[in-house]
Amino acid sequence: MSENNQLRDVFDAIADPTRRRLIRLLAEAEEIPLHELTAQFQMGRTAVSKHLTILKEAGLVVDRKVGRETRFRLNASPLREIQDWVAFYSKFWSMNMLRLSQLLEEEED
Amino acid sequence: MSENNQLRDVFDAIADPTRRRLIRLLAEAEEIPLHELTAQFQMGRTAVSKHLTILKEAGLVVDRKVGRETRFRLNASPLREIQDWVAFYSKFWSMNMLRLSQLLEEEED
DNA sequence: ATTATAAGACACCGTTTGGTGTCGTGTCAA
DNA sequence: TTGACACGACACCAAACGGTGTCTTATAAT
Repeated sequence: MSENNQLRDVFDAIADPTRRRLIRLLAEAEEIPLHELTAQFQMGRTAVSKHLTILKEAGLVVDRKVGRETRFRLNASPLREIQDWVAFYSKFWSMNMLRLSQLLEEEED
Repeated sequence: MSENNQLRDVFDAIADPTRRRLIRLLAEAEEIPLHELTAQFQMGRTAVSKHLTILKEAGLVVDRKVGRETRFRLNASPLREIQDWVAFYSKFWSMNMLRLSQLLEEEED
């Protein structure tokens, strides 16, 4: 089922702000060609292309050639790993909240 | 309230596997001194200490000197940012494409 | 008092990262 | 058919990263 062809750690892929912005842009449209994505950044086409390659290696992006342009599409599902990971720790801050409210209640007495 | 003294991007801090393992170790115990953490890894003390510094810069870890040892404690709350971020994209895999396009149309308003 | 332990501070080093510029090629338009 | 455009594939570079080793100091143990 879920292909584990990830050459690149998803945590690593989303670490860079530029790549997170790329993910966001691709979330807002179906399919965007490289030159159009590049227009959203100050850096050159080569740099953006490299970032997209990294996202592709993490399975977060799929590309497809149409005429002379390469169009990119988002595949969010690898982000599940992030969600699972962070979900485990969510109890640690909700627990703190619980303890805090308990402490506050105790001090009320 | 929540101090925004983060010198370091949380996404960056959790990108490294060693640092994620440190977070895990600290989640399983209240407080662990550096030398004890170091014993869990193959790398030297200096390297582990550097990773802990990065976690500290991201607000994910708090340290405290007790005698000659430095003990570390987890502060999971900055991970909320990760959870919020990934929660936005969860709709992209939890829905089929038809409903996704509906959602996107709704969000246009 | 002496010795062993814990850790900070620092210099150092190879590799990776994130950017650049350029060249060559396929594709669309005039 | 000529030119502009989109892109891949390099080569290149400075800075950051992830590790090392060494020196020093504070603390604990014998």
